[in-house]
Amino acid sequence: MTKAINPEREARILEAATQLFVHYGYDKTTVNEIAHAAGVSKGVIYLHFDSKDDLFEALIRHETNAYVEAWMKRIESDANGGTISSMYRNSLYALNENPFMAAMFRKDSKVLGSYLHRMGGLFKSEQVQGTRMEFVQMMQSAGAIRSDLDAKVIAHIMNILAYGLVSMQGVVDPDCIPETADLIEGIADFMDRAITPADGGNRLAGKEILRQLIDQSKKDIER
Amino acid sequence: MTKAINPEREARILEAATQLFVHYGYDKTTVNEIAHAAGVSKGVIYLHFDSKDDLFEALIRHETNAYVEAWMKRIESDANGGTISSMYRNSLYALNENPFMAAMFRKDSKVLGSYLHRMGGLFKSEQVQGTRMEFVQMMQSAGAIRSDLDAKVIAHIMNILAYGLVSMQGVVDPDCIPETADLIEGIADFMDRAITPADGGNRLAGKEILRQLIDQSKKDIER
DNA sequence: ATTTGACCGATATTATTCAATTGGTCAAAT
DNA sequence: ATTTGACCAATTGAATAATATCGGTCAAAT
Repeated sequence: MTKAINPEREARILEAATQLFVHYGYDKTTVNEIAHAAGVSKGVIYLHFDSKDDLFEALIRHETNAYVEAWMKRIESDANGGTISSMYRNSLYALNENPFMAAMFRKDSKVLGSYLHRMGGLFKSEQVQGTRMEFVQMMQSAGAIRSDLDAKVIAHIMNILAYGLVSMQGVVDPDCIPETADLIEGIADFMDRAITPADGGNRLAGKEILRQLIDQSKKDIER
Repeated sequence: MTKAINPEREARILEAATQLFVHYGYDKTTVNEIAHAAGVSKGVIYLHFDSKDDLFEALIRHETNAYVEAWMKRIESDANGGTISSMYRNSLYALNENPFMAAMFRKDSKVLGSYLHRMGGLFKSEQVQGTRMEFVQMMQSAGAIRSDLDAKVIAHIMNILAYGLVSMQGVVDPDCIPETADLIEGIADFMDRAITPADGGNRLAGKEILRQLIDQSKKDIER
């Protein structure tokens, strides 16, 4: 659906929906509640979206975009921008600060509800982590990651650590979990030590590649 | 319960129970089925265990013991035994090869079923990962882990990686997951690069500390 | 002495019904 | 032209009852 009417209101709806979905989950959030929270009536929702599912998918696109944007912003304003460890660290901060994306990554059935099972449209589980391997490979050829490592393994370890970041509550004793910032910095430090080439890596190339991938990702989201 | 009668049969029962629990889960496995699979009648089960729960807890002790034993065995017969990366790597192999322990670590509700919610006895979520932080601290003071790192963070990263090892199926696209051995070696390599002191660390001390902790752990399990 | 499995009560499952809720529409109000 | 909310069909889920299953026991069999 591409109703270009009243984008400000559409944003308000998406914002309201995000919060409700994250808090109550897809199933337990009604279209009425979303409308009410956004300060409009139910009918208006259907002026913007074909169905609840359609709204949800718009929301996925919206949040994915916001996540990528936040990530990029962090990188741009990061002193040591180009290193993989900085890129990765910033992706973790961005992921951690976006509860909806975190839920998506976690495949949290509490939040995603019945949508998780149907899963027609997007959500081939690739939205957040899929391109990671290409990314690693590109970074390797650019000399930003040691090339003697298996790209598949590195990418997967990155996935595991990101997954762990947003999934360990409820798995281990809460006071075994460090302060979020400490953890992210620790993880980034690990990455740095483990995968940065001896010569320190090519920062500019790294940053440029990331920008490309993000632009690519944005286009993927549009359509 | 400490019926010392017929330990061979008890082992058979535990073995049968393990397989059934792992495959069908706690709730969907009946005492009858366990008895049948172990080649005894239901009554015999209650000669060895007070209740289904009691059997399950015996099983937790049994498997925890088996896991620790397997871990130790691997370490003993490991060329470069004392390094933390080797210890950690071997713990991952041991965890990965013990489906029940993996399920415990994962807090897999499919396997643990209703027991997970009641959770009276053991299972303060500490069985597999709890002591990890002490372990890291001891290793640090023994000079086997860089002491400028936050023990809590290291321990938690270790937990995340172990958790990821046994939890990523169903979260990411299956063919994003590397061969198990490749992954474990990759993780161990990460650990090695990130936390081994510049001087290579004190191997003998490390090995000794581990032995102590394992003995301790064994005693904890007994009672 | 040891083992068995029919038996029992409690719990869980299934079937069925029926009222309430929800996603989605659209005639009326603004 | 835009927005609303009463309205509808479909789905959900609460309530109930009927049924089956299962954990646990123990008198009888071995």
